Amino acid sequence: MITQVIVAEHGTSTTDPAPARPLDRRARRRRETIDEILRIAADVMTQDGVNALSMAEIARRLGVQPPSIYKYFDSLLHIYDALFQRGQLEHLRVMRGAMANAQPGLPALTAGLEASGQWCLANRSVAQLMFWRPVPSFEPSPEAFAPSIEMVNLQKAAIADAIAAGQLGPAEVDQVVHLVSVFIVGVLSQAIANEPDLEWGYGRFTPLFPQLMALIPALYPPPPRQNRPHRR
Amino acid sequence: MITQVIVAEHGTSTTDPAPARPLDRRARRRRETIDEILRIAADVMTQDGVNALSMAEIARRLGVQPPSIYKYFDSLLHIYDALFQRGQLEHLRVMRGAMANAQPGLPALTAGLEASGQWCLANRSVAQLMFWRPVPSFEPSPEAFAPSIEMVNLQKAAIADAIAAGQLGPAEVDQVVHLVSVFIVGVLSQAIANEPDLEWGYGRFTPLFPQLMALIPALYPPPPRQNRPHRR
DNA sequence: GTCTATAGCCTGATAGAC
DNA sequence: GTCTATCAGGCTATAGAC
Repeated sequence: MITQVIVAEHGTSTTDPAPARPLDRRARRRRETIDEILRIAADVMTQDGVNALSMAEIARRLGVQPPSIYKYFDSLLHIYDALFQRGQLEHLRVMRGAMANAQPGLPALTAGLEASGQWCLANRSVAQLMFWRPVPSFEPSPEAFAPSIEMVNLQKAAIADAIAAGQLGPAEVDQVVHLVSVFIVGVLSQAIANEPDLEWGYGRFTPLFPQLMALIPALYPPPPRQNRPHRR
Repeated sequence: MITQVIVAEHGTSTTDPAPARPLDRRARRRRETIDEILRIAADVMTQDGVNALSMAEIARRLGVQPPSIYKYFDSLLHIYDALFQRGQLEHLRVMRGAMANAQPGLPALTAGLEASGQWCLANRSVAQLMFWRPVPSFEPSPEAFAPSIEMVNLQKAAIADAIAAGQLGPAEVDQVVHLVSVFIVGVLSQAIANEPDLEWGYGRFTPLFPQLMALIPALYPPPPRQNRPHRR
């Protein structure tokens, strides 16, 4: 179990009243180094596989000796944890933004998951770390995992909206969550394994996703309604 | 690239006329050792991850010293290749058997894929090696890969049957292959990542598979027919 | 076919000088 | 915060005795 809380070091502290400059030079420089370590780590995972990440390779690419990395991260597993947490936070932000710009209910759910797919393919090594769990010895810390719970709640809320609006018939929200997870993980798994250079929307698999989402009402048929807004 | 042909050593040669005994003791003993090495290798991958396979760990569990393993396999990658090939052959056999016992067309396709899912969960480490490609440095040899092509051809034939029988409307066979691959890989990915101890048919994901297969005619609607056999 | 011994590489992580 | 030096251990693979 990883207990070191890494995120506190990354952002600017909002409870810090004193300094005139938001970050002094040393702190800013440290943050930049942390950013670069994580950027390099994602590159290594993309090129050589998520499991191939090593302190030594990061140090080589950063142009320092391996012990220097330990000034920023206590261990290799802490680097995995930071990648996991940053990935979850960014993924949540992207999905939330896409959902906010779509109609509530099924359109929002679809838009959120398409944004998720786009992000996952643009960050596929981190996405694999987050959702496929290829490193058995790594267990994310509760802090790193938290955004993932929030992401599922976003999806559940959209599904509840869809049912309330009559876009879907009465359904167990959890079942629908599992169904759409199969869709998104299916297209992403196939895209990552078979079309490693294509982004979302291209190739033989990810274009299927909107069609799959359109099938959901066939599994949970909406009840016929008198006062559906001016269509049929 | 792996060029050593391993399968020739595994099976009994059919072009070998001379010996009265089908296999002499030495050859049989050798075959048993090879079988045990591969069985142990699959166990290691299941417990510690596909990438964690090592000659040293196999030797420890077999109760020999690492150099002894090299009398049976030229390298670790050759062990991956043998696992890949045996897995593909067995998977093909299982799928073919299930399809032969079902009605042609969509029922055969569904039965074959359900048998595939069952096999993949019962042999999940080898299935991951075969279909998720988690070891970037490993590329299967053409001999090992061949059964996979045959497996896809089985699926294509069943889809063509389904179209010919009017179970599906006119569709590109390749598109349907990609669609069902998304379904099966989706439920398997989620099952493997989230329900590591459940077999096919249990849990929150694999029971969705038949429902997903039943949706295919909604994507490729069959044309209305006069002479459909005594139903409707 | 088994073993011991070993070469030669890699790794994560720490101690301590500067 | 950087370095050198080092520990302790892992790994693949080979050489050669038995």
